[in-house]
Amino acid sequence: MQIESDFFLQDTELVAKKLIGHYLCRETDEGLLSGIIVETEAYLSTNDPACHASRGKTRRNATMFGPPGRAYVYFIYGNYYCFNVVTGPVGSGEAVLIRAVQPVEGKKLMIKRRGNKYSEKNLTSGPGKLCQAFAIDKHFDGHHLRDKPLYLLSNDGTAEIGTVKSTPRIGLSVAKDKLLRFIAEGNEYLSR
DNA sequence: GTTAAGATCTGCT
DNA sequence: GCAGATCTTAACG
Repeated sequence: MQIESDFFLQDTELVAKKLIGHYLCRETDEGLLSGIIVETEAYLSTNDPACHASRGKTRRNATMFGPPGRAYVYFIYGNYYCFNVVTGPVGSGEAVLIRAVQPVEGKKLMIKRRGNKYSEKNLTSGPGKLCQAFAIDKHFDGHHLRDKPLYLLSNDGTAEIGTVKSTPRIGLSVAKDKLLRFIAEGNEYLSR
C-alpha cells in the first residue's frame, strides 16, 4: 500500500518507529529489489548535535530542510552512502536514517551488487551496505519516495516484525545517550 | 587554499 | 576485537 501523504509530517521519532515494517522498493534495469525496514534512527532539529542540520543549512544538508517524504542521501567515510527520509514541515531540518532492511525480492541481484562475496544476512545490515545493495547513490538526494524507481510502501500485514524497541544510536561521538534508534527486536538483519 | 573529522565497512589478529 | 582505507564536507586561515 502507498503511504499517506501526511505520514512524514508526524513527529520524527514516531515516523522512525512506524517505518519499522514498511517496505523499501527499488526498480533497476536488472530487476526489482525490495526489503522490510528493520532498523532506523531519528535525527532531530532541536537539542541534537549529532544531526547534520544542527549547525544550520549547508549545501550537503539542504534536502533535510525541504519537503518531507523525500530522500536525503550523503557520502561518508570516502566509501559509503547513507540513506535518510526527510520528515517534518519544510524548514524543520529533521530526518530518519534507514540503517538496515530485511531482503525480500531480488536477493540474487543484491548479492551481485555486493560483489558476490556475502551471504544473505550481510547484504543490507547497515546503512552503507544497504545503499550498495539497493544501488542508492547521490543522485537520489531529493528524490520523492512515492515515485519510481525508489519508493516506500506501508506494511500491508505481510511483514512480521514483532516488537519495536528503542536503543542508543550507533557510530556517533556526540549525543550517544538519546534513545533514538529503533529496531525490530530479534531480527536477524540488524546492523548489530 | 588547507586541514581535521566523519550517522561506515572490511579484513586481519 | 581492532585498526586502516578513503574522500567529501565544513570549518578555519
